[in-house]
Amino acid sequence: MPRSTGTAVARGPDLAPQTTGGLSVHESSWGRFGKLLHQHQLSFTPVRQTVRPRRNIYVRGEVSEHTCVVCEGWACRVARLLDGRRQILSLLLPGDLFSAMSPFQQSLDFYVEAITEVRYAAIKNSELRAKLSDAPVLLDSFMELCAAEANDAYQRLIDLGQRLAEERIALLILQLMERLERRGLVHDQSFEFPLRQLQIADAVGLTPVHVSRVMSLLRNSGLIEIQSGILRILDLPKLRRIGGQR
Amino acid sequence: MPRSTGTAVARGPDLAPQTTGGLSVHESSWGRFGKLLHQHQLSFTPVRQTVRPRRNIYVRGEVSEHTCVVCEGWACRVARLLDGRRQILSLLLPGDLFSAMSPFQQSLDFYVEAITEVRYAAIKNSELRAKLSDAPVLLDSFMELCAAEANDAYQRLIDLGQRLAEERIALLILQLMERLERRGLVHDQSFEFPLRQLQIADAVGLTPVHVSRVMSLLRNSGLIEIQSGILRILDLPKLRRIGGQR
DNA sequence: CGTCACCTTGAAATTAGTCAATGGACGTGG
DNA sequence: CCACGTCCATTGACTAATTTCAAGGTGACG
Repeated sequence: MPRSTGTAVARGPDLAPQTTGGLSVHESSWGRFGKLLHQHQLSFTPVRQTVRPRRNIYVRGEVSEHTCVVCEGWACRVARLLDGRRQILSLLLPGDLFSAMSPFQQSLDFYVEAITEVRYAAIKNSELRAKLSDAPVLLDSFMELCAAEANDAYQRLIDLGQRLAEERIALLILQLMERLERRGLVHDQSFEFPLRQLQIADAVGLTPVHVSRVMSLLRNSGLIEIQSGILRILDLPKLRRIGGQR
Repeated sequence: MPRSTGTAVARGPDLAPQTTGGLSVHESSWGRFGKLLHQHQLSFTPVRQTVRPRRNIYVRGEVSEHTCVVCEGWACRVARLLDGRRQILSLLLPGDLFSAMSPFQQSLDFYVEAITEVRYAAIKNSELRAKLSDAPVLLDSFMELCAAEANDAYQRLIDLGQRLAEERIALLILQLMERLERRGLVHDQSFEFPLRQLQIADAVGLTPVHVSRVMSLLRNSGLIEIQSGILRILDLPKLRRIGGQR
């Protein structure tokens, strides 16, 4: 029975200092989903809310009529086992939907937790569904989103099933950089990196202790560097080689 | 670098003794997707083909205008790493689509391999898409399928990330039984089990050798029994307990 | 100044992987 | 019918990867 996940237990939902609605959805940082809406000239007036780090944004099984998008900050989908083990299913960056299929689902089968302070918007499923069945082209783009989400899950499956600790962590970092790059959040191979090692551990299926060792190794080999929450990649080719990306 | 996967390398696509088309899609064994079509009074005249065990049915990246359903036999989605490691992403039983998102995709990001002799049908994506955007209710059912597929991937993510060898294998067996039960293919807690240990290994992210040990253990503890390709569960509660299902 | 949450490190214990040899089942050709 | 080859499963001995346990150390913060 490995990996008790220590103290990172949920603190219950907490829609803290909620904020205003009414803004348009077209913000560059909204990434893929924002772009989708923009391309199709769609605009919603979503409800917005803010959640503090480490709190639940969504509780598994909770019935909801809304589809949520992260506007700002990092969050994650997480599954819990009965004995306390946790698995982070994916990290959510600005522009990511809590779930691509969510417009068609009553509830989701995982929790969503804030990693940093998170601002997110909720859009009515009924509206969304209406527009989707109206415009076949929109539906196509949307299904692309679903497919991307599924493929991402499969990518991670390969990680956990076949790769060693080093490879997993190298890939986690590399893939994060790619995703942040698309959002213009990477400068000079460095970017904000708010993950605690316990969270990395839960994401890659390792122990926090082991994550610490591997991270030290990557640091001491001069591959990466972390300073006050900023991760900088010092040797991209070597990191890629470790990650098995040719 | 763990887990070279031995000799189970692909033998190239092979649409062997192909057969006739023209039958209606409404067969009980078609499971979820068949039911979907039936409920919505849809019928296609899909092309049918047969593939021998161990052969590729679909090669990653291959452009296709068709969505395929397994009609008979077992298949699997598999991903390959450059160094030969393999990960079985999911097992496909009769009624399963190669990919739920496939009607909207040009190509898929994994291989599909036959495990037993497989008969499958291919349906034109354009037809399917047309019907889907015609009938919102149908779209809903369809999205349910997508969601189920994604959730399944997440379930397996939890397995590989958090569970020990015993648990993974116990769950593999249990979940297979559930799926086969829905298709009426389980009698008296026993069902056909065509998986080689190498395939189990690739599915649960372990070595064939270790799979052998764990299977022996399950057998010697009187939990399961395998005879000439038939697996029988002898102690369901205990197997469930190992699998962490309460 | 104490607490808390997090990271680091060492040593020992476990789990799973590797290597290598053996044996059974099955099919094929002589 | 037998010899041979192939594919799988099994087992033992050994090694490697990762976890567990435990003890310190740091920095933020009230």
